[in-house]
Amino acid sequence: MKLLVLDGNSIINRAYYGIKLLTTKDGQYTNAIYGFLTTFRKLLDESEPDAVAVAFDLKAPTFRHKAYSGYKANRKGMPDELAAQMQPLKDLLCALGFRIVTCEGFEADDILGTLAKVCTDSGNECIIATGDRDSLQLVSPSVSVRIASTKFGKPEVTLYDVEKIREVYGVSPEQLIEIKAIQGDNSDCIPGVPGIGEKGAADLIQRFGSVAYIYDNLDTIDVKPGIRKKLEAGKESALISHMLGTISTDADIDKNISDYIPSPCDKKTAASMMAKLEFFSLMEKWGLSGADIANTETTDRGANEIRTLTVKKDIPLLTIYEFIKGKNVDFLAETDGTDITAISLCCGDDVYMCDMMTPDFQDFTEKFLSDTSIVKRTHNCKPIYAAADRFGWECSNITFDTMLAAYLLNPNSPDYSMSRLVSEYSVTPFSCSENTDIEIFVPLADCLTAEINEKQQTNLLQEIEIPLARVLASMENIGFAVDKQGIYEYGESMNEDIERLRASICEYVGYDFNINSPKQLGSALFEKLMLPKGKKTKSGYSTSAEVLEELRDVHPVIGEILEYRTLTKLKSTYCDGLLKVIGADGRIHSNFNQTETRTGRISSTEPNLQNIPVRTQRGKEFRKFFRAADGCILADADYSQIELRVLAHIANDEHMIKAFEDNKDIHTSTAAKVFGLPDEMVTSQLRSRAKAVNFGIVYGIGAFSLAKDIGVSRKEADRYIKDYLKLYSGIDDYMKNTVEQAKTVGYVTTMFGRRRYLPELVSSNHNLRAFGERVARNMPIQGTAADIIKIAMIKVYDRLRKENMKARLILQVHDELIVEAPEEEAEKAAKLISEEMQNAVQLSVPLTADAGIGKTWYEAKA
DNA sequence: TGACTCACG
DNA sequence: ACGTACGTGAGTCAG
Repeated sequence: MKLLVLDGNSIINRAYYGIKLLTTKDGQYTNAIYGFLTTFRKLLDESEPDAVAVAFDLKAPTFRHKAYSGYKANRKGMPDELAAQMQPLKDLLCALGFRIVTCEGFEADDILGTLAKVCTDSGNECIIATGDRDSLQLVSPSVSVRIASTKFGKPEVTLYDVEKIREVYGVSPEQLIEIKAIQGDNSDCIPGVPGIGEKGAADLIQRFGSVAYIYDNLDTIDVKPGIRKKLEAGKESALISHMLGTISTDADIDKNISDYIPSPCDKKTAASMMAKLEFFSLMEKWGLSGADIANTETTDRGANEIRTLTVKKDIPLLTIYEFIKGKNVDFLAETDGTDITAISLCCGDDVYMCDMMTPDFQDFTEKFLSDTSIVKRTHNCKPIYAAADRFGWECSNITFDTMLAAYLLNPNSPDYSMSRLVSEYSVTPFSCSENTDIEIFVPLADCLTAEINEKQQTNLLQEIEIPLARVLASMENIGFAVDKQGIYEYGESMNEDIERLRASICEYVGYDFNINSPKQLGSALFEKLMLPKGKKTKSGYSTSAEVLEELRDVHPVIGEILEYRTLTKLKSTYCDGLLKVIGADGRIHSNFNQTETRTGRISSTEPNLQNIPVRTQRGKEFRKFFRAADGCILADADYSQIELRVLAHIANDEHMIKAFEDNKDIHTSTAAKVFGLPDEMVTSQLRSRAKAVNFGIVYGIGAFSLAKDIGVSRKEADRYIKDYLKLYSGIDDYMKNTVEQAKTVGYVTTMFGRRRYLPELVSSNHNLRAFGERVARNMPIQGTAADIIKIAMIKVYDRLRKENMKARLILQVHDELIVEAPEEEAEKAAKLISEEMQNAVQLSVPLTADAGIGKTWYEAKA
């Protein structure tokens, strides 16, 4: 038989420190459990044992710092974040069928030793898995040790057998005890012989074999006088160390190896636990799936509704269409990136599947999608809208989308694939005469529909997200026309300047190096040129613009580096980057992601059109290459101070509301209040400080950061904030209440019911908790603003169609909308978008949007 | 792959 | 005592 023995404490420790902190949406830490399971899986796959024992220490918690309890009120050295993962891991291991072994008065190490000895004595093979090298002494012809570690989140295992130890340490496994007895081990409080370290200890044992031999022959062996002296002085210590360093082999545990053969896995419990820990990808590796999850009380809202579906075949599509008219239909569409290539649908208990090869497929698809009498639910509606848009079909009455619904239920998830959702929500598939995705989609849609109702997000889903998907699909299809030649030439024109700067910078430094490498740049500036170093980063000196800006006057090379950075950034990200993604139609078709951000904003990728330069003149030039098609004009409108207006409304702060009602410049008004001056006495410096305070308020504020931002003392910044919150007491109350409520319910919401869960708020880590509090203050503001512009987008889209205009929305940049319109419609379109933006919602303050028109984005931006 | 830097709101 | 504003995406380097 082959027995695998794991040192549970050691492996979970390695896992914890090898993987960055992870939490579930409820705030349960999971990184160490995750790492343990991946390592364990790897060990099982590699060694295929017949029996498995997982050893853990059994130490009573020693409350060493009772006075400071609350923090580290547990075993020495084990952080709370790790301690919280011990019990869930043990529970899960039991559910998976493995035996956990502990023993009063013995550490996990000793259990390893005992089981290793049992195997040797009984002629069985033993594999020991641990993160500590201490156990290497147990290696023998029948016992091997696998040292497990976690690097970059991936498990690594190194095998040690007798030869490997001889190769690495030059001694036999048992002699490792002898080396340690002399060398000592700080982390295990083993003193060894003071004054003799790694090298000396190894040399002595390689030559003389054992501590006992050395002391028996101390007078005659060939060693330097200094060493002999140290050995004499450390004799007692060495003998004690020898004892301490020897792993026991007599722990009082079950010594019958066949008792460690794993029991069958309790699939229901194990799958439920893994789902709760959000280990969806791991479940597969352990042979579990969402379908294994027990129908427990929380998940059985459909327990009596488990239906049996039947796949109906060989029915003409137009017959199916007649049948499903006026009914509720759940469907999934496959696309090839452009067109719909297959559809499977479920109506009642009947399932129909069709693809491009089916007669009348295209005709059926159009009729099905555009029929307003069919109530549709699907997963990921944007590509469906996109395909319909390209064919010029209407796509109506999609009332539910499981992907968008899951995003609303929890925007923290990294992905919203069906398989993940099925696990996360513990959905059981319906039985079906054939295997299809529909049998799992229908109960998933039922489950999420109930969840969305319960959380009162139906309106948000049906009135905002689903209609928005259609708008985004249209924007992606249309794209933004660009001047390809112009971008290319602009890029070429930069090459000379970049090369000139590069040469000059290297000249200053004295040797050629890669300026793009922060590491090389850091050593050039701070080691070669010996400039005063500012901040440090994890791996060296910081060379960020912020740090370099401080050094601008210290050395002429700094200005050139900053300019070099700016230019290469523009060149590589914007010139080279954009040229790569221009479509055959001469337009850029960005991808607008609707389920990416935790606040409800949309994001833009391949390329990101939401970060085209604007803050510097040289960057801004880029916007001249974003242009309207021939015969068209761009209309652009952006909200003025939407976040502060939203804040004024949500916090219901009378002073801020008054300022916006009076159409005041908000930063001037804030400055006047905080500094106690009449409006006309506010200098531009005071205004800009007030502006920073306003920003800080929206972001969750800290005196230190504010001070850094506006260059005043921390104390002074603190004064500003205190004064501000005293004067704007509505905002002060709002900030306090929001955080308090978030701590109670675990999440924050926007005006329209969008949620964000904040597991950080219950973290034992001070910084993480403070972060959670800032997010609690910020998300309702940023998220409500995101909701509002989404509403405006839908209104603009609908109204352009209703008025039979040819103008089309082509881009959104968080508080800005861009429409491409035929020249004759331009003025009307500009007026229309700013109107719809202003009237998107009714707040207790007016919303204003400034519009402009122009041939290019540069000109159109008001 | 993660860290760093920097572009935007 | 501690570290320092919210939300994104892309290019580059280096292990």
